[in-house]
Amino acid sequence: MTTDKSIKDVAKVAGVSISTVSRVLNDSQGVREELKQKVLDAVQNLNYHSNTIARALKGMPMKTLGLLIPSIENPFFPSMVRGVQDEAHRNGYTVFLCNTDGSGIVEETQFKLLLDKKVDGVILVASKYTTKYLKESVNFPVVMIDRYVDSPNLSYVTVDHAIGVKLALDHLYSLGHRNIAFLGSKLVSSGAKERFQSYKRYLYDSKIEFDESLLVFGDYTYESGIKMTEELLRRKVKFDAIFCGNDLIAFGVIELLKRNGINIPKDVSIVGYDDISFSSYHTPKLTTVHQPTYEVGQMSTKIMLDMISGVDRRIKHIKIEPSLVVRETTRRIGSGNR
Amino acid sequence: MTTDKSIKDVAKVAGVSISTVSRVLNDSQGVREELKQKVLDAVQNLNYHSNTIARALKGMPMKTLGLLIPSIENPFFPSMVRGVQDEAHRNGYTVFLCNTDGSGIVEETQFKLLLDKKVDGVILVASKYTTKYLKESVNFPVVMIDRYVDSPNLSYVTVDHAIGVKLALDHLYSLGHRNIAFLGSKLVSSGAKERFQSYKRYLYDSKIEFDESLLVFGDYTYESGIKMTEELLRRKVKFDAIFCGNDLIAFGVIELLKRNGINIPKDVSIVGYDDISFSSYHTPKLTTVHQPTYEVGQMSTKIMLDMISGVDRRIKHIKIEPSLVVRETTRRIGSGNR
DNA sequence: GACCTCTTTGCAAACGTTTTCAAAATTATA
DNA sequence: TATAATTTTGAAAACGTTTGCAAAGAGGTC
Repeated sequence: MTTDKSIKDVAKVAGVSISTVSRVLNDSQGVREELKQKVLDAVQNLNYHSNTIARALKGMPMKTLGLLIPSIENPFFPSMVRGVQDEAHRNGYTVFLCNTDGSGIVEETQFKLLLDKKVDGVILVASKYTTKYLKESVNFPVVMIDRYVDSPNLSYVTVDHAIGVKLALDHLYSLGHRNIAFLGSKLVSSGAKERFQSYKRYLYDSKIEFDESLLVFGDYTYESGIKMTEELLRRKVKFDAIFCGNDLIAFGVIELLKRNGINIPKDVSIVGYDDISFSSYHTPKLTTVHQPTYEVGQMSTKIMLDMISGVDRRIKHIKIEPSLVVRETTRRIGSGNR
Repeated sequence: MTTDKSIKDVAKVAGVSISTVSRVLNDSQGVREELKQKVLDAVQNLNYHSNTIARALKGMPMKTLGLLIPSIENPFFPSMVRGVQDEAHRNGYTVFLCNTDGSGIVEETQFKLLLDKKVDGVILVASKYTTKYLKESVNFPVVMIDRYVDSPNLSYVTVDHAIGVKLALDHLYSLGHRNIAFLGSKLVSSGAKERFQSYKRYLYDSKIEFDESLLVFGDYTYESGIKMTEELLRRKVKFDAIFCGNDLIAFGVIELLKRNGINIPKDVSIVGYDDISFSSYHTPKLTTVHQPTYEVGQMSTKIMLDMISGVDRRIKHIKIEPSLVVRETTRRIGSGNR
């Protein structure tokens, strides 16, 4: 592999014109079997690889996707990223990964950079700022993932949090819990908002009185989980279970409860949300709502690829169903030791 | 942003030739201040972005890097990836992330795909197979990361495991531990090998008798941690501390020890390796050797960028120093309750 | 003012493809 | 067998840049 071969070299070796070579490499239409074989042989012998750059200049796809997420260091995202990458690679696509840290400015900068590099489409976990900007560049393939904005002409694939929350609360309810605290956020993202709404809805439907003092809001972090629990304890309100907005919060909750001599799940049941890998390594193992993040990534990429190839250009709004994973942090109320 | 502007449009608006435009956009050498300003104004007005593809076709850099890792789902890698991305973006570079699952075949395929897409260089966490292949494509900028192969003409940046292991064992030793089991691997990677060698070396230097039955080998996973601990227990050998090849193993160890009524750190001290984010969320919080993975990623990218720009083409072999993070899984031997 | 030098500019040829169009070869039709 | 219809082929023009080369301008020097 000293120096790159071009289509010209192949043409010379095969004894045909470059147009013919190009044709067998692409359409493969209207070229005699004999010549076709010659070309294919030449390609083989020379170990020719077509130059993606030159093809792109003629408007051919670069077979490249952009993926914008807040941060790969957030344990929620790796499996989602893996989902898009696996699906992309299966189709010969490569993916640019960019971290935005949730900043709209960074997001826009990165987006433009990707556009400059002629990606065929971009999949992104939207921040609030995104919305406005994307509405203008809507002639370009974009699919939202995990979170969505209320733009009807943008595809998205996310998780059905109404179902997720119901799964968690049904579980808690069936265990006899009625005083269920909510520790999370209602601002962070569309998903966070939905989870809070679903919590209220569930209480209403189950005829459980809605108690403001069982609500604590904060970030989706371990540290915030600790702080929110401190706040909850300070209020001296009675609670026998806690629904956490995500797993990281749940870990914080468990840590602080433990420090205060409160046993889990004997005294309080905890359910998390996300099912990040660490949830099953934690002690006690966390009962949580599993978000099918890998599938979300995979599905969004399928949709993207269909948009690009023109197979299916329709706007799609997909919600994938989460599931409940019961582990060790939930237990029937008042079931004592053991 | 309906249709892309080209250098031609800029030339027309500025009333100069396209060569002049190109010149002010690149060298900026030998063009009158007056015209230069005109061109710059035209660029501004038209919101012109230079076409990276066309530039690349003329041999200009794509400002794109490839990053090959086993899997982004392995919690060891996200911060390393973040390190290279941050440094890359700071210099206007974008990075393709690819997962190889440690397979040499996949690795080679991905590598070639990246080459086809004309990346300016690739940073990779090598598998064994890589070595052979890379030795041939050595005219292309490559830097190894985390692990290395013994090819003298390939740069790498990794962590100094001799120091890391010494840090961990010194700590255990100072706490009075003398029967220190080793649960890890000696095959997985250069790092794993080094850790095992350093363990043996430490024992020798400290005049602690080397006991084969204190050694268990397996994978770098939680499940393997469980299995290895079962094996250790089965042997009925006396141990008061365990050094784990990575944090995931340590979590498995802790889980299984707990199941067997063994208290940590009261009965046994555990030290992990890596310091992945979960280590501080775990209960008990894990004492572990912190690998500066972010810095490793960042440093490797700096080296790569220097290679590409030609500022510094020398082969570099860099080892970054790890540090010990003492948390809750280690305690002075026999110090009883509380 | 003529000549020389140095700077600034533009033309045109690449880079490796795809694709239009017309020419050539083949096959079908009368 | 001649002609029309069809298929297969190649020449050449694009795609948006960079850059070598020569022409044009500007500024000195004698």
